Amino acid sequence: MHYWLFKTEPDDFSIDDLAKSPQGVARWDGIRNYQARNFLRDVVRQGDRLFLYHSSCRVTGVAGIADIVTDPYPDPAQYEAESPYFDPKADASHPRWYCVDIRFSQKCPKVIPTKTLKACEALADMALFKQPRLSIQPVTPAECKRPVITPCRLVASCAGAEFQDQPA
DNA sequence: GCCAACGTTGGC
DNA sequence: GCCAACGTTGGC
Repeated sequence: MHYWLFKTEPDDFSIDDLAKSPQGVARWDGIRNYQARNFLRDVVRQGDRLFLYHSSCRVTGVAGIADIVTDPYPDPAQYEAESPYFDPKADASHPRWYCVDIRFSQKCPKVIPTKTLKACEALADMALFKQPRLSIQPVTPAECKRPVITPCRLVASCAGAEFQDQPA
């Protein structure tokens, strides 16, 4: 089981949008970066979990966690001519882009700000800081255990609030 | 909204 | 296969 960090622009799709989706499940599509695609296609699997990161907004940072509920499958949008994610070079027999379905798990009482993550020395090597443009990136087990982002008793730094992980 | 950093494209 | 031009990301 792996942990990931998925980035999203909340004006476009936020943790609340995920929570409001039917059964809390939404397709994570539109990934059009090869390194992110490779993680998605080759490493991400059903049962993995992710931190949802809000980018390009007033308070950037980790907004909640979600579960990967499918294995990767070809992103249908690459074949849809009217979609912004249409890729004329994608071939049905050799899909270029992949997606997964994710399910809402928990929302942080307050977004854990980027600067809080940055202030944690043990998180200094996170891909988030080393490769700021990577929209799907692994989070190591050691990073997951840091109090600021630990998924099971999120989030000491969020206004002192924390909450228990839901059993699967 | 700016702009630096980075990823992609395409001519050679 | 290089690399300049271009497009996009994302913090500020």
